[in-house]
This record gives sequence, structure tokens and C-alpha cells, in this order.
Amino acid sequence: MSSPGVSSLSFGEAALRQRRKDARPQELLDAALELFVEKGYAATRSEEVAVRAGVSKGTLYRYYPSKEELLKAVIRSRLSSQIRLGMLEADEHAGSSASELLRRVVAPWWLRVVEGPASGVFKLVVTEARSFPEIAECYRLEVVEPGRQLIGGILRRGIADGEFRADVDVEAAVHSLVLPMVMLCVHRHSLGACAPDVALDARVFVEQHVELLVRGLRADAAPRGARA
Amino acid sequence: MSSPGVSSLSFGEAALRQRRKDARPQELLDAALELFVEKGYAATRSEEVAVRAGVSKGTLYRYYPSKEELLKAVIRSRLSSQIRLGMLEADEHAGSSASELLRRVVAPWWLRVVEGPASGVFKLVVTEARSFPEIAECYRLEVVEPGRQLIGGILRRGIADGEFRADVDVEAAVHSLVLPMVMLCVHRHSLGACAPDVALDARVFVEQHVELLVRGLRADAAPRGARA
Amino acid sequence: MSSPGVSSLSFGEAALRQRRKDARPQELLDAALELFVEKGYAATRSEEVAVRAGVSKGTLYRYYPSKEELLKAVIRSRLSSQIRLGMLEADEHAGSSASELLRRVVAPWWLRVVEGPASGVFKLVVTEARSFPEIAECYRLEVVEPGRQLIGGILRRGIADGEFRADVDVEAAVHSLVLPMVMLCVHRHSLGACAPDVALDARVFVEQHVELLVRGLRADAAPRGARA
Amino acid sequence: MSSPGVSSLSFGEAALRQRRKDARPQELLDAALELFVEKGYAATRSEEVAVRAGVSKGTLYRYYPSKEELLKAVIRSRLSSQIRLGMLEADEHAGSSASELLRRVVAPWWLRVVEGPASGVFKLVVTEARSFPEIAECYRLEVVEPGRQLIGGILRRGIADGEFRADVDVEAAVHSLVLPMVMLCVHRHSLGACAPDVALDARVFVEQHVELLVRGLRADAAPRGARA
DNA sequence: AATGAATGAGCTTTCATTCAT
DNA sequence: AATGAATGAAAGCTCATTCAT
Repeated sequence: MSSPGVSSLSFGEAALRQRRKDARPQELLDAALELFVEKGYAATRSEEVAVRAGVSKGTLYRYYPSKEELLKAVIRSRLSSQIRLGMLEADEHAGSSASELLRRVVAPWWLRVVEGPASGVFKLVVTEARSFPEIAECYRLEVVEPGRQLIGGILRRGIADGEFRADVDVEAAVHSLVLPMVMLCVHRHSLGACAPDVALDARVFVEQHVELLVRGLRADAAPRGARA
Repeated sequence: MSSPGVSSLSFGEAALRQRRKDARPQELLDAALELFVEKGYAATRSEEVAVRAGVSKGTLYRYYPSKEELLKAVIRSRLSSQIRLGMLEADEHAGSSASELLRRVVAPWWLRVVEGPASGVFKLVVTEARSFPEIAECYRLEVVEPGRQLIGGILRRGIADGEFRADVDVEAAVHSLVLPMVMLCVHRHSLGACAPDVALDARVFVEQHVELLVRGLRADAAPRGARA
Repeated sequence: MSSPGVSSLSFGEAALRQRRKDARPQELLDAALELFVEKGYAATRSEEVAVRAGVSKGTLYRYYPSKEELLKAVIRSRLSSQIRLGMLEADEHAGSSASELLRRVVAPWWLRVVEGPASGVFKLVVTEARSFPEIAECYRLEVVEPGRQLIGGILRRGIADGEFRADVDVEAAVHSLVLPMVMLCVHRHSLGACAPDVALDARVFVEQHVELLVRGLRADAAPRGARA
Repeated sequence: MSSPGVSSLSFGEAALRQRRKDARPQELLDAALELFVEKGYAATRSEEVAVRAGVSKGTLYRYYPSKEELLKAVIRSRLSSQIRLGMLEADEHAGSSASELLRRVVAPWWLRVVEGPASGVFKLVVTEARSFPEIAECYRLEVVEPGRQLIGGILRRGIADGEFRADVDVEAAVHSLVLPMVMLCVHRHSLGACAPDVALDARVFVEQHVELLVRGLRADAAPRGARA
């Protein structure tokens, strides 16, 4: 079988095996993300991850030295990519008004995140950050800060342009925009997964939420307390 | 010590002991809530809960028959109370306009929840609901549905009164209001607990968020897309 | 209630209480015997014993210093009495032939034991002797040896009188008589308690068994191997 | 060690390991039988079983999912085999007289059982049947019923042939034959194991017991009560 | 004297990790 | 490189025993 000089696999099979082998780390990460999000990190057995990725327990340990390292790898691998994409898109629309940026760029980006596989990462970060400070730090660096910069920048430009009211607390407004989206991601993988939420359509919500905030921020809105 | 007619404990000591015994269940629930929120249910050892409540492992099991039942008791005991309070307050202000109700009742109620001990329950529900369907069901019944009714009712009245725009999707708007508050609760006990968020003041956020939404919902706001 | 000089109990109540108190040790032993026989010593919780005896856990320990001592007391208290009774009865029929003694004294005595509460002790001894050498020793001294003496003596007298064959191994014959009776006791509290044995009537069995043995032992029986 | 072409284990070592792995389940059953018989099921720690089988605690659970399943497996694995063997032997001597069958087949079979490792199973069944109804049922099906059929059949044929008295209660006579043998098995692992019974030789007992019963059953024996 | 809350040693079982094959 | 048997630390839970009331 392993006698020298004789390959037991045809060229095609060897290539396939090679391809599979190259894909292993990502397959393991995908399996781990699914399971960690579904059941929580502590309640997921490493063998389950291996089985879902189609390999054996031992093989998992060839790629990741421990369950904890696997978790960190899962988080890291998903965080960076998505964000940078959002930044690029925003740059492309640099000429638009702040309102338009929020409606045309930020809202669609969030909709894609909420409905895509990355949403699980938010739940995972929320549930495990406190036990693994490295995760919190990574998330802060890769997601929170860039996100603040981006959205905060848009809002500040809107204020500077006279489009938005000047008395707005920018930091708080950023959270008004972002927190519900994050919560939507988290929700999709906790309560939303138990009793599939009949009503809420993510597209409708995301669009209306941005719209409501834009209106609320607009300088031409009725002044605070008027007529109420 | 055991001479006839002489109690071996002063009256005060006996009373203290009795008080402590009566308080046990609640002390255990408090300790459990703290730890489950901090470290997650699966990663918390039952002995830790006992120790934090100042008793031994065995005593915990005198009051709750298993770790899982303890978890459910933690959730149940905290959910009902807070919500009913909110409903009552809303009833008291039944004559106010929708905007005023949101600003004067809903916002302060959420602020109290976010800054109080109940906020941990939201994180706990989010993290464990998927593994314990009973928790999800309980939360749905005790929190989600009443909340929807309450806030949804306020919004619908605002629309009926001509105070809010008629083209608003009420369900989505309820989420616009509620999700960030819930996320704030969750956040406080995940990332917020790791790196104490320098900037965000909960009071400022809650008040401004409600204000932005009220403005966005107002019928006298600039029409969608205007001037943008 | 406990004010000096005033008894809180009428004379009758005090007497009742006294009677109950005196009966406690026996009630505890009875409860323990039942439960140890039913579930085994190791699988019986001491609280179960207390509850079945109508007292609390703490009270049990006032009468017996440990579960093990309770077990030993259970065994000891039941062993001595029954045996001595058998010896006495045998003495009363000292004039009878060996066959008659076996039929008129030994068989009825065993029948009473098998059908009475003492049968449980045999199961208990069998199941626990190996873990508690003191029990084995006690049983040996109080039951095995006296029994051997008694039955062995009867058989030897039968042989000496020419009533029984001379080539009988007396020790083995004693066991032929006794072992099935003991097994009957044991059986009653193990398999017999699970699926109530439809068929076997203890009276019929005991009488026929003794009869078969007596016939087999008789000197006038056909010689070994004859005609077979 | 891992240089190409060099196995880190000699062929013999690999084979040994394989053999050991295949033998594990049986080794565990053997260890469990010994210990459960010695100390009782409840008083035996699963780790003890593992250690006696030469493996670790965890390994035991790879082969049997719980202590209770281990117990059932112990019982099941030992019961079936022995019985069927006896049936076969009996069939081979189908032409012999009932007396001869009892002397030549039944007695030797029991002697082998009493002196062999199967005897422990009887004690185990007796001690644990009541707590584990499945064991009782299994024993009934695999041992009691076939045994009754076999011995009962022999006795009935003896009666039909005029070899045995017609007024015998067959069911009771079966028990006269079988119960002492079972009790011998039980005894060997309870009292017999504490104080090695000086006197009783199993061979002598089994042979004489069958002989006494055969004589007692014989139609040519002195009639009941004669001369006594 | 009787109670039952409290304790903690000890048991069953699980699972991350290792390592011989 | 891949496997999965083996390990043993650790966790949930029980229960004999103690002791304040």
C-alpha cells in the first residue's frame, strides 16, 4: 500500500485529495461557527465540530491546537473581511449626501450581513467575549472602531453640511443606527432560531429603521417637542 | 449552654438564621444570575453558584433540583415583575399623546432596565434560549408579546390620532424602538463588561434614541426622500 | 407551652408518647429490614428508613450511630430468637423417630420461617455477608452452627437407630434438607417479589421435600443404583 | 521513530494491542462480574471495574454506556450459553432412564456450574433482580423456564414410565432438585467466600443430593409413612 | 428529644487531548 | 496524514452524618 515508488492514488484522486486537504481549515471553521453559534462554545464538543466537517477528532487537532484556538480562529477569520468591504463601498459613494450614504450604502450592507452567514459571528462574540478577552479585543479593533469611524464620519459630515441637526450626539446616534442591526443578527441565532419570527421582514425593518433615523436627524424636521 | 430555660442562641442570632434561610432561594438566584451572565450557563459550575451565595454545593441542591432548573428559575423570577410594572405605568399616562408616552414612560422604563440588574436576564435569554426552548417560550410569553402589544398599541394610537405618519410599518417600528435597548442590555454584560465603554452614556442614548424615532415617525416631518 | 410547672401533655398523651418512644428501636429495625431486603443495603438511603419508621433522619441517628450499625442490629435482632425456638420444639419431641422429627418439627418450623418475616434476613445475610464479615460471623454462630447441630444430630440418631442408611454423608444431607429452604427464603425476596411465582406453594414444597429426603435416607429404600 | 519504512512497533506488539482491544469487552464483563458478585452492584465503583480490567475509567464508558448497562450485559452474556449446553447434553442421553439422566447429566452439569465462574451470576441475579426488573425477566426467560421444562420433563417421563411414584408434585420436585444447587452457587459467593466452608465438598453434596431425591422419588421406595 | 438544613466526600459520567497505528 | 482508542481531570449530583434549633 505504501510501498516506495508506487502511488496508490491516480493523479485525479490525488488532486481531489489535495483540494480537500486545502479546504479543510475553512471547512472546520465553518462547522465550528455553526455549532458554536447553535449550542454555545462550552456546550459544543470538539468531536461534533470534526464530524460536521467530515473528519475525525484527531484531524481537527492537526489544524487547530485546541478548542479555544479554534474559537479564536473562527472569530478572526470572519471579522476582518466583511468590514473592509463596507468601507470600500462607502468610499465609492463619497460624493453622495449623508442621508443617501446611509440609505444606499449602509442599509444594504447591513441587510447583507444580517441575512448572511456573518450574522452568527455577532452572536458568538456577544456570548463569548467576556470569557475570552482576546475575542473582545479583536472585535473592538476590527469591527467596533472602524464602524464607529465610518458611521460617525458620515453623520458628522451630514451635520457639517447642514443636512443634520447640530445638536445631535454623534456617538449615541451611531448606536441608534448600529445596535438594532447587531441585535437583529444576534436574534436570528437565538430566539429567532427557536420560534421563527413570523412577522419581521429584515429588509423592511432595515430600510425603515434607517429612514426613520434619517428623518429624525434631519435639520428640517420639526423641532424637539413641537406640537406634541 | 443547654441549661433549662436558656436558649443557646440569643434571640437576635436565631432571627438572623431564620432570615438567612428564608432568603436562601433568592440569594441563590442572584448568585446564579450573576455567574450565568458572566460566564455562561455551561461554563459555570454549580459549586461556584453555591459559594457565591455563601453556601455549599449540597445546599444548592436542597433548593433547586438541578442546574437546569436553577437556570429556568433565574429567568422566570426576573421576567414577570419588570414587565408588569411597565404596563401599569403606561396605563397611568393613558391620556398623554403617543410621543409623550414614549418620551415620559417608555424611555425612562428602559433606562431603568438597562442600568438595573434585570439587564443581565436579556443576555442570558439571548445566549441560552436556543438550548432551552422553555426559556424561549417563557420569554416570548412574558416579555415579547406584552412588549409588542404595549409599544405597538402606542404607535397605532399615534397613527390614529394623526400624530404619526400613516405609512409606518408598526411591527418594524416597534423593533426600531426596542432592539437597541435590548442590545444595550446584552452589550452591558458582554463587550461592555470587558472594556468599560468609555463613551456611551445610557441616559443620553436612550433619550436621544426615542427622540430621533419620535421625530422620524411624526406626520409633520419632511416627507421621505425630500431634499436629500 | 413549656412554661415551668405546666405539662403540655395530658397523662394519656404522655403515656402514648412513652410507648411510641419505647417502640422506636424496633420500628426502625423493621423499616430497615424491609428496605434493606427490598433494595439492598447500599441502595437504601438512611432517610428512607427513617421515613418508613415514621420519624426523621436525625432521630434514626439517635438510636443507631450509623447505617452500618443499623444493619448489624437488624441482622442480630432477628437471628437469635427464631433459632432458639426451633431448638426448644425439637427438644419437646425428643422421643420421636428421626423421620417424625423431620416431618413434624423441622418441616413446620421451616414453613413458618419461609412464610414469615424472618425470611428476609436470609436474603439480607446472603447479599451483605461478604461486605460485612461481622454479619457472616454472627450468622455462622447463631444460625449455621446450631442448625447443623440440630439437624445433624437428628440424622445421626436416625442412622444410629437403623432408621436411616449408614452410608449417608451427614453434612451433605443436612444441606440437602436446609439449602432449599434457605433458597426459598431468598427467592421470596428477589425473583419471587418481581414476578409472583404462580405455581409454587411453599407448604406443598416443604412437606414434599422433607418427605422425599426422608424416603431417600431410609434404610429400607431400594439400594443405590438398583434397577435404574 | 517515524522514519520511513520503520514501524515504531514490532509486528508482535501491534498484534498484541489488537488482540487486547478485541478482548476488552469480555475483560470488562469478567471484571464486572467478579466485583459485582464480591461487593454488590451498588457498592462497586465503575472505576474499580475498569482498573481490574486493566483500563481506565473512561475506557469502560467507550464499551458500555452506563454502569447499569454493564450490569445487564454481564448477566445476559453469561446466562444463555450455559443453559443451552445443558439442554443439548440432555438430548444426547434421550434414551436413558429418568434416574440415569438425573445422575449422569443433570448432576454433573450442576457440579460444573457450581464450581465454575457461572455460579456468580446466580448470586448476582438474586441480589439485583428486584432492583432491575429486566434482569429478572431475562433470567426467567433464559434460565427458569428452560430449566423447568427440562427437569420437569425428565420427572414426568419417569412417572409415565412407572419409574417414579405417581403422587409426586412435579413442580415441587423440580425445586427440590434445583434450589439447593442454586443456593450452593449463591453461598459460594456470600458466606462461603467469607469463611471458606471447611466441610462441604460440592461433588459429594451434588451427587448425594441427586441420589437421595432419586431414591425418594422411586416407585419401589417404601410407601409414605411406612414404619416411621 | 426530634427535626431537617447544611456539609462535603464520593460517585457516575463527560470530554478535551494525546498517541499508537 | 488520518484515525479513534485511551486517558484522567473535572463536573453534576447524592447521601451519610452533623448540629443548631
